Amino acid sequence: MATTATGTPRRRRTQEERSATTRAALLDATIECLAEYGYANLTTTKVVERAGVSRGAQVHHFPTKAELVSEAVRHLAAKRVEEFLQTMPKLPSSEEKRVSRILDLIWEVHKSPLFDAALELWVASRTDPELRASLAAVEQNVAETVASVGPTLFPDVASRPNFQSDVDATMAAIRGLALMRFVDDPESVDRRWRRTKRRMLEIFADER
Amino acid sequence: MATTATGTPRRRRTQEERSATTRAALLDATIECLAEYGYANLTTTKVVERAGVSRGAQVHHFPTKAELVSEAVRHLAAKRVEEFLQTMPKLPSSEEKRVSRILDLIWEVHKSPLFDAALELWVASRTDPELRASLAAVEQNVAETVASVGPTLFPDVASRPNFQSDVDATMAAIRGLALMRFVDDPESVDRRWRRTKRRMLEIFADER
DNA sequence: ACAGAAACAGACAGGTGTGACTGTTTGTTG
DNA sequence: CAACAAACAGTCACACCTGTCTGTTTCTGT
Repeated sequence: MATTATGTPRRRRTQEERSATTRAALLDATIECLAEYGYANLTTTKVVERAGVSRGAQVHHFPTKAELVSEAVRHLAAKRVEEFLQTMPKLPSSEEKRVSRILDLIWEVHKSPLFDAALELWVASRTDPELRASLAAVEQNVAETVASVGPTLFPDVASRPNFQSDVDATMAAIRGLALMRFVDDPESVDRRWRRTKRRMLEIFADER
Repeated sequence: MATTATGTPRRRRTQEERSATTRAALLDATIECLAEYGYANLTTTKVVERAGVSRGAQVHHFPTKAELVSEAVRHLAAKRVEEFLQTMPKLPSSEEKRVSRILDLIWEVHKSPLFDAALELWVASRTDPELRASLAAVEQNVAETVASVGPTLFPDVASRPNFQSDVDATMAAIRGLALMRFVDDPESVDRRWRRTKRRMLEIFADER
């Protein structure tokens, strides 16, 4: 019966379409579970339930849990890059305001569930060589993509000798602060972020 | 029979001594397992094996896994503080050299298995309210202890208005960088650390 | 020395998650 | 439209972990 519950005739879907949708559903569900339950409590059962597909479908596309997670890593990386790039356009023209805006945008990214999911994977990869190998390759790409946008965003300062190390240190500080969300009160972390950001802006301003 | 395999007479141990040693063995083993296998793969079975005690002894001292981990949190915090304070003495008198040395010492601490274990707990606490509650109380103490040594180490600059936010940002950056060890090549992370540290020293020097 | 308590030892049962497996539906190819 | 392959559905068995329970040893107070 090629009709839905409402009687709408449903056109035949090609094999590729079918597999693409269920694969996407499974990968999205994996990331959601990662963000919600953490890697420690990530089970294929939960993923299957959330994705709304059967156990058989899951095992068909991803024979083992490792393959599912490994693919999810790639999927997540693409999403992170996308989220990052989407926050970049429409920036103020004044350079000072632009830097301030970008810092806040990066901070926002680090408060999203996508960062939580990524962090779960990073930590898990420490004790899981297979996962680590998957991550290493992907993170390389993410880092390169992120690094490549620097010069286009700040054409006038990107050539400064300290630019790259400042970017590195800034990103590290944001990551380290984002980590504190996990154990500290989120509001207190946000306060610390505003203080830290103010200092960063001062330092950047002095550099000119 | 109160003799060992070598025939050495073993003196009677008081109940308190007995329980203290096995408790310590269990807590140490828990932290080691945390560092080696990660929170996701932490099982009471492994802890018991590593501690060299029986399952019955474990369940006697820590009826549930949650209690074992919760106590291990406190145990770990004490160890971290101790490790941190132990690295502090015998510092150069020149302030510039002293800052440089301290930065390296803090970095070393963040490369130790104790940091790995702590990070496992932080990440796990995100999705485990019970664990989070245990951690919050303890981390508060750790933070206060660490903060309290600042003024004694740098009496002449600690009163500067930016001191606290600079310390915060520095610690955050170190944490964020340490995190990268989990996925990146450790050597490359160390290189980035040296670059970052050089920048930090420049910034601190400018502040004077 | 003896009774009771604390510490310790090890077996058992219940629950859960993964991978393997068999059967069914849907789409593709000639 | 027939034969084949891909996609999907769901059950089963095995392994593992936790908590409970019973029995034994070691200490302590009297």
